[in-house]
Amino acid sequence: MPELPEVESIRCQLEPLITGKTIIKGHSFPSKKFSQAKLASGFHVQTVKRRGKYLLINLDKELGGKIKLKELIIHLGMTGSVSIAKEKTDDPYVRAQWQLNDGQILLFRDIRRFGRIAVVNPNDYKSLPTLNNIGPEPFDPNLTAASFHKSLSSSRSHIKTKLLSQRIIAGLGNIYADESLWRSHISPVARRIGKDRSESLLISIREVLSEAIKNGGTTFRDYRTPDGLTGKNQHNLDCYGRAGKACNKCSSILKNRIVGQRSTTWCPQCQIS
DNA sequence: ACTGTAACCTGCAGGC
DNA sequence: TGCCTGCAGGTTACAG
Repeated sequence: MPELPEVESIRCQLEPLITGKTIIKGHSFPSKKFSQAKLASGFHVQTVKRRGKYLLINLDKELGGKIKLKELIIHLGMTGSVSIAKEKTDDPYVRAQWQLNDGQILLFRDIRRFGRIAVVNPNDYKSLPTLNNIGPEPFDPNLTAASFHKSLSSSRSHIKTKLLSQRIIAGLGNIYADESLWRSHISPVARRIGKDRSESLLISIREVLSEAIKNGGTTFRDYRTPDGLTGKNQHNLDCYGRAGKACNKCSSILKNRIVGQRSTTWCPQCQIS
């Protein structure tokens, strides 16, 4: 599914399309994962933000002279995408849709249904445990090499598992975790790493993510931005998806194994524990 | 509290 | 061509 760069690309495109619009009515596919879509009915879109891989849409509505605030949360799962349509669709994979006051429809499409919709009080994320316990944004200036190293040291699991957990740093998924570890010469099954290597990993994460954002995200299968276009970052990957091919640094053959239930590619020569 | 694992879904590519 | 198997970018509930 979309990781931070893909969600950020979507957020950028979506923001000017729906900011200031009113949601007349929300509908959803009959599943608990999407049924809260209708709770956004009658609200007005203030802003479109992102936290990790979550899209956060701030909503407000006037009720009896008072302003009521809500937050519409969209998580795209593995195969989710959002788009704007002019007319109703019979696409069977649309899991939620919101009729806007300008006649357009905001669609959430998700083939595998790993995505999720929630409407909550602002900043009340207890129904979404991962978001509720999410770590700092990768580009947060308060995230330093020292604080990153301290968070990494608090757990004994594989470093790749820690990166995917969202609790130490927000927004990394399987692609960018493998890319960042490759770039910083760290084995995905390392458990403890020193201060210098933590700093090098943080630098690599920031580089990998900024390049991916600049390239509009990585497209393998389903990922599309609201304008229907694909990203270009798949041409910029050194590690993910290259098992059996030569390492771009040392020419050894990249290997693949399962780490933390996820397919993991790494270079056994230059990535060390 | 922490860690690891199964489960949730559907489509697609590859092997026979 | 058709069937079967394994695989895919994530999160959550639950067991130990």
